Amino acid sequence: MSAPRRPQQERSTLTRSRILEAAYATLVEDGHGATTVGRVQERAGVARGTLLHHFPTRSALMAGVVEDVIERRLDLLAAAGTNDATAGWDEVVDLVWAELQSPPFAAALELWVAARTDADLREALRPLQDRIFVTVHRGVTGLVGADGDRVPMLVQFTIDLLTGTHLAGILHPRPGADAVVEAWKAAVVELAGDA
Amino acid sequence: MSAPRRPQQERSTLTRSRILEAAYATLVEDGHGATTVGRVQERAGVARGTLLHHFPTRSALMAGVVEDVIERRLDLLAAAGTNDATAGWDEVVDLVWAELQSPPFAAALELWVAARTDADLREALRPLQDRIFVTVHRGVTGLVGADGDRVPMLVQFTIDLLTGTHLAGILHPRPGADAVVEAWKAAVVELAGDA
DNA sequence: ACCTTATCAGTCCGATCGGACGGTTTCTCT
DNA sequence: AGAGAAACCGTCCGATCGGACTGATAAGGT
Repeated sequence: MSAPRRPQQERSTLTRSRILEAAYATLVEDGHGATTVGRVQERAGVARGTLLHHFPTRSALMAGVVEDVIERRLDLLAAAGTNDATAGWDEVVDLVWAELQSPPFAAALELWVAARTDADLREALRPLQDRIFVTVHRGVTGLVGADGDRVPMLVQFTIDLLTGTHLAGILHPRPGADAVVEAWKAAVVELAGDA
Repeated sequence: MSAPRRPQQERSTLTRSRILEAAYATLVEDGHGATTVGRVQERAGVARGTLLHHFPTRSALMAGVVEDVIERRLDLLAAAGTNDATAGWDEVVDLVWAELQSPPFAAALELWVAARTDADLREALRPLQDRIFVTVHRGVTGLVGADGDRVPMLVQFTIDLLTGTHLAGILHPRPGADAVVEAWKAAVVELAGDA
């Protein structure tokens, strides 16, 4: 009785976010294939019709998750980029490497690979890909300071290389992964120095 | 009547390879989730019982595909490594880049990501991961010539970086991908030169 | 020539998938 | 206060999933 007043819209967005949270968690824990409507509905604690009301189809649900995951990744990067202290390449490498270990990236990878053979998902993912690409580049470039024409390419190198390193270590966490990261820190400084 | 004589074992292995071929093709075209027993059986042109006789369960089928895919990738690399001509880094980068564009890698990526949340698949993939890792390193290192202590790490850089670049271009073939590859050719020579 | 054994074939079953639908509650607007 | 819209709920359905099962056929050993 104290607070029965809940604006309709507020309840709606709350339910919606609970569904997205459940879908995101299922995606990270069980993968794309196991992220069924039934499991998400059960995990979110809502009725089947409720989920279907917010997301008429499974594709719509996945599209919603896509935006959610993108925002989680952007938040993560933005939070890490707040320390404006003139950071060097070491910190940049560590930052990118840390982001790759996070659950949001695991979710993004699931969606990424699934999108290769899923037209709907691919269409939902496409516009957001560019968005995160630009944001990451701007953030990272801002951290390292644009001292040279080669910086954008070096940033690209760093992102791509660490992504590949991470991917190779998904199955069993390769012990040599950290050594690669450390070696790259030295290499990128070397490349940046010869500008 | 001309050749009704077919040794039992020969027919068996032929049927088995047809099933694997169908499973592989489905994996590349439709992805891991859509690679169902029914579709593979249909595509291979065998009866349901036949497939189930060779592979008692879906996991067993996937495990078989894993070995098949690994062999395809190894064959591809071995075939490319036959030109013993002392190749430089340019050729190495081109070789790795080409292998990443091939269907077998697409299949491997599907299995890779799926294995993250599939214990059976992960178990089947683990021993073969080391095998392909060693083979690729040995082959690539042999091509470039072991002139320096840093070569193994540079090979690792090349593989990881190109893998990441390729992954980023899965959705829409990024136009900048080739530029990254070309820039890396120059960068890796620069790194190798300062040994 | 017989019998064992392995390959191939087709049907059936329980579970679960995505999605459709009608009914009920709760907010909002006039 | 009353009408209308929107959020929510639960049940049902056709399709399809992985897998079990029983026969039919043909090869290989004796």
